[in-house]
Amino acid sequence: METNDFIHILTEKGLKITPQRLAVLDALRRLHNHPTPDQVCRMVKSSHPHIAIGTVYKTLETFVEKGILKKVKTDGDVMRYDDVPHCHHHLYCADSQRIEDYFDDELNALLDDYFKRKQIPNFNVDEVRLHINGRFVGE
Amino acid sequence: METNDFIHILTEKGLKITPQRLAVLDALRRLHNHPTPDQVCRMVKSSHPHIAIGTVYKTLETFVEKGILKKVKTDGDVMRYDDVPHCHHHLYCADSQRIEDYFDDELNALLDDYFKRKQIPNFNVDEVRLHINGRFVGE
DNA sequence: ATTGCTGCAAACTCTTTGCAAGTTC
DNA sequence: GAACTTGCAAAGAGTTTGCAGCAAT
Repeated sequence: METNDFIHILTEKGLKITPQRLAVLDALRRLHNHPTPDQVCRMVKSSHPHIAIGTVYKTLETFVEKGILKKVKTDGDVMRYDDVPHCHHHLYCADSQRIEDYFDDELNALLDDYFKRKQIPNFNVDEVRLHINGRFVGE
Repeated sequence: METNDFIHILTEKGLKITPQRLAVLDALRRLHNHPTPDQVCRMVKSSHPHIAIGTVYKTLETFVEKGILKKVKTDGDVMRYDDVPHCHHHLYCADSQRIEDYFDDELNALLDDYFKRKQIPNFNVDEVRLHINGRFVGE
């Protein structure tokens, strides 16, 4: 039963348990593809028709502040959110708005090693994320 | 005399030479720090008070289409533009909106090599950009 | 002369905010 | 009951669009 997971996530961060927040968490789990607030809202509405778009925005923003979500950087004009917690990279398709996760431990190790060795003047590195631009083919 | 450079850039792309475009190119050169359309507009207005913000947006968009500029990906809500043509990465400061260029040929070679070796299923890589998140210190 | 560009203003989209009413702890 | 959360609607910010007049080739 995954509702318990959601409750755990919220209590852990000191947030109150509300049906709206649970529904947003559920929507994020189903939409696992860097959804926009609008996509989240539509998904939530299917189970919870009265939710307001403003509530979705506030909820997502709260989750970012608490570290439950991250914003995904885009060069478009809408926000997109990422619910995957551990370090990964993104594949950006030049032909569409598609953004996919890319996991690669070998690469992570390589980068980790590189930036441990190489210091950047006046800058402390927290984390490194790759934006891999290209095209999806033959699927 | 750098106006000639600007004229060359425009004619090369089949764009007409207008005072506004030259002024935008000049502003981009001076602002070399991933400016927003609004910053570009204010800079241009100092030499060219009658330019319209709409013109700046259209000009920047045209330049992106022609490959003169790139959009910088952010998780904020404003566009930012990058006038540096060759491959480089970005340092994102967690404490401010600051974004700095980061050049590192050794790193580029490493990545190039890595992705030549490692194929990503169903995806052709065009280019890889690092988003290096952290903090500027002691300046 | 033709084609393309600019300025202006209105329209649009996405996001944030204020607040009264309702929930959670 | 205190503190927080929601829904709603209005406001705000950033960006795009339509079009008449103007400028570049």
